[in-house]
Amino acid sequence: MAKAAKQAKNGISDKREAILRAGVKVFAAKGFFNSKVADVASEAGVADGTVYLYFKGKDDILHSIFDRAMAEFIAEGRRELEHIDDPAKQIAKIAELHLSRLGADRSLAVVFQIELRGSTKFMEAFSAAAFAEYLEIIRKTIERGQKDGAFRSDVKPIIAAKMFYGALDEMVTNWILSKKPYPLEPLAGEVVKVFLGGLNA
Amino acid sequence: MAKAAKQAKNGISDKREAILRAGVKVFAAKGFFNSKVADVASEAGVADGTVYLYFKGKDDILHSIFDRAMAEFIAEGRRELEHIDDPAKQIAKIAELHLSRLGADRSLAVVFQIELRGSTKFMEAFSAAAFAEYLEIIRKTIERGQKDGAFRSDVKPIIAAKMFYGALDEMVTNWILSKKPYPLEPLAGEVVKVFLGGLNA
DNA sequence: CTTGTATGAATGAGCATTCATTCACCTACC
DNA sequence: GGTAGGTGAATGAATGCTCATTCATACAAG
Repeated sequence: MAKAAKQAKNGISDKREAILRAGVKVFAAKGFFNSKVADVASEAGVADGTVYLYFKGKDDILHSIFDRAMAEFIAEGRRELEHIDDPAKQIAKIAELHLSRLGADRSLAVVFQIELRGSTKFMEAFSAAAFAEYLEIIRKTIERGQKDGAFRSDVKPIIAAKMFYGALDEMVTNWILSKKPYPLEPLAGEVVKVFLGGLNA
Repeated sequence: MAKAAKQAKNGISDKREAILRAGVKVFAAKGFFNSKVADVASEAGVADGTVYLYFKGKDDILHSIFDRAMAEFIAEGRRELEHIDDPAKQIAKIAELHLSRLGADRSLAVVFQIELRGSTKFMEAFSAAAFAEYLEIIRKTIERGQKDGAFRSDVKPIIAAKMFYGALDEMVTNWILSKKPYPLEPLAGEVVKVFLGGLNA
């Protein structure tokens, strides 16, 4: 079978996929800086050198993991959100998506919560734009709610957006670090309840 | 001058202090894994080998930075909190302390927000206990507020505590990554307002 | 002289990356 | 349909560099 035929059958590049998946698994388990390229290659079932046919180097693997996951995540978010009018329901949907997405793949969650933050360099270079986009979605939702009159207007939308993101983020981080496994997604309701309703009696 | 006399005069070990301070600065600037022990030594104005007279190794420097800062932070928190009765005011005080403490030392904040999380190993080994203690302070404050009737009781205190911590944490992380400098502490009021009052109109 | 401290050059382990070689498969020509 | 030559994906051993760590030596103080 010709290469083109093979790739058409197996999706775009078998090995690239395998390496990315292996990267998530290995980086999550040992930490990015403690992982050897050889570990990733072996986990992916390819030779060390093969990694360099698909990626510029170790950094590029992490970069690619982030890019792809984040693009998917944002696309899914936008898709789900456009059916919903009520800003409060949109906020609820964001929480559900955020927690169910990361709750479904612990290794990916570890890479996102822990490894991607392990270096200011990565934070600045890679996550900045995509992360800003995500925060922007939340901010606009809140702003819309304020114009509707559903949300109070004496709060800066960007601050509220960061708080909401931070709250969700902390749920995920705690979930990862917890010894005892528990489902993550169900926490969405509680988080939204407190965020919208406040803690005061 | 004898060691004892020297130390008595200069505080407990000149060099140990210098190395710790240099560690914060260097790790914050380049990231823990990209920092060389030689960088820290030179920043501290000591020879490479001297580092090993005061620390077991590179890891131990990071460990020590965390231990000391966290102990101080928690002690200050407890001290300030015991004068206050109203749980809502205690929540406000926690926010102020959290943001003013980290807002006052950008390098320390970077090490806390970014570097200490860069490895699950560090997260698990070092931060777990101290971090849990901090979260526990918040949780108990909320619980007390619920018993008082000041806070609603249909919310799990531990979830609310994590949300509050997450919100503060995100303020700090955003502040670090922001290109434009702005004061961090003033955000405390807004965060508390949303956390207690909720976003709903 | 002895003891405690500090030095920084030397060491060597660890690991990202390279590249000469292999080999599966394709195309062209008889 | 079979054979020769060509292609480039894949390999993994070898390379060479980067540091963390050590230790023989210098120095200071009493």
